[in-house]
Amino acid sequence: MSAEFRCNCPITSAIDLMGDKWSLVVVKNMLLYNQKTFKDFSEASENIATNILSSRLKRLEQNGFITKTKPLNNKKTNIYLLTEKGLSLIPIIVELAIWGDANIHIPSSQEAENGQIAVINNDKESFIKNLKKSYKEKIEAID
Amino acid sequence: MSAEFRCNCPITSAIDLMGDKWSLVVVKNMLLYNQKTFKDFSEASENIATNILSSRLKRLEQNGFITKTKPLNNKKTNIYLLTEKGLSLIPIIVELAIWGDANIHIPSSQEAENGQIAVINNDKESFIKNLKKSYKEKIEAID
DNA sequence: ATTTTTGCTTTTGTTTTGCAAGTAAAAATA
DNA sequence: TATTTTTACTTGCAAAACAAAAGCAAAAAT
Repeated sequence: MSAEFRCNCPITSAIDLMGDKWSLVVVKNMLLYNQKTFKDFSEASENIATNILSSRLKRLEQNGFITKTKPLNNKKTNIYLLTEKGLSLIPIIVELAIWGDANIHIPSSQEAENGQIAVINNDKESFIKNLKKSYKEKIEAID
Repeated sequence: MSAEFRCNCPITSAIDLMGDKWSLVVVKNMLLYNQKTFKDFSEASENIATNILSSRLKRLEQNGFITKTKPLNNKKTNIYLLTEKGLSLIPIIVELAIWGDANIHIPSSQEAENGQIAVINNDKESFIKNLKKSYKEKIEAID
């Protein structure tokens, strides 16, 4: 997957970077479910194949959306964390959540977060801020 | 491309529907550049192949994002228009625009809309409303 | 009547994705 | 300490999606 841009439209370029089946899903899982290891991602409900996951993590790191580090007490497990650039995708992910919640009706998700999305919609800005803040607090607690 | 959903996460499902390289690009070109015919889309700066365009238009129509009609005075040209469901994607496209504008630096687009995005950001809600309204007014003028 | 335009489809690659298996090093367990 | 398990990958191969080019039929323009 080349990092080339089709044209100089910022919307199209954003899609060139993040508009594939997996990149935003990985970022979402980092953000909302606190996933941070290869194992975490590969066990997510989306069932990403490990070769795809590996290539996506590499690309996300190369493009500055995530960092890859090893914790002090473990030489094996890699910890992937969102950078500021990665966190700057939150507004896009929030809009996808609102849209998906309003427009996709999956039988088995009737019991899911009803009304939650309405709350987000009413104070989107502070929801985004809080999500970013709480992610940052969580990763501070790791080191 | 099947319309199946990987899991019951609304974000992932939104990506299942619109998270490919072309669907949102076509919608964007309808919305911002008033494109509405096969020819319009195939001549856009993204250079979509006609077979891909054909399959994307079919899928967008099947999923209720666009309609396909023939104008009264022309038996040949098809007119593709965004439905309400298609227009409901505007907030996502706006966030992609803001993100792309802030994060992607393409050499040849230095002269592009500087400051415009800041304006959008300051009153996002009314920008979205106006974009929707102006699209609807334009398509009224067609019939 | 002929040429051009429009909206496709078809053909033939190439690239990306997905599944299954394999692997090497580290960590946990016996 | 030896063996087993876990983690983070890579490899190989099949399937699906994408892309470039050509072809085509009907409508519109000349």
